[in-house]
Amino acid sequence: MDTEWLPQPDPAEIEIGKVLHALADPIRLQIVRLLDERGGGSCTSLPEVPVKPSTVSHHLRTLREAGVVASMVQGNARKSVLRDADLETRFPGLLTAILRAT
Amino acid sequence: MDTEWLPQPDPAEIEIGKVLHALADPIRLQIVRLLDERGGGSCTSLPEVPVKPSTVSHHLRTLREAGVVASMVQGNARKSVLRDADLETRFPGLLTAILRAT
DNA sequence: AACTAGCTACGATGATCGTCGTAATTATTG
DNA sequence: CAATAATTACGACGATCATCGTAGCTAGTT
Repeated sequence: MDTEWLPQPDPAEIEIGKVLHALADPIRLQIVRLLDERGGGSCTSLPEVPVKPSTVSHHLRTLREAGVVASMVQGNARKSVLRDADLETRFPGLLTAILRAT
Repeated sequence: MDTEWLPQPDPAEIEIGKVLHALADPIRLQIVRLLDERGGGSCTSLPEVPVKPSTVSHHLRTLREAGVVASMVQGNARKSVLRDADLETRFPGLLTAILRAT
């Protein structure tokens, strides 16, 4: 199946500043909520996001480089998932508080 | 003493998006940490912040409009304090998680 | 091999924003 | 009243960034 992961920061190297910057954009926050609800997603599997797939790809990259999501490659399909466990370890309560907000 | 408060959003109207945007800037995050440590501050009482007082004023305004800080006027002196209680009510655990981060 | 689908890298553009200097305001002090 | 200190409003500039279109890549399919 040749599943590989795109490069991402180690849990200990996730920086609060980069995480906050990544979550500060409303589109990225919406993407994070959708990934949380559905357990993952990709550029073309989030049609309610009001930007083009190339822009979604850019946002997923930003989220991945910040340590918020992890992206796996399976053949020609990709899937991004929230790194909720890593974030909970690194910044306890942070992601929960944000996702719980109205 | 004629203490008055500058306009600020009600606790129920604080938006997570604006709070995250306000905290995403590294200078503003530093200001928030200093206000937390010292219980308050003003434009000229935060010399370790590497920007000019006029810029600190701008950041304090951004933080106040987002609902992160409250600013009081006493004569010619002003003092801004963290709205930690309001934030804890509105987004439980959020500020604590951020301030606890290394 | 050719073709299709999914995704991204790249370049460009327009908007937002962080920063600063200056001027103006306000209140306290001499 | 004059002077000083604290703070902000304003205008301007430079940088960052969100967005898009297109081209190119990879893997699976026919």
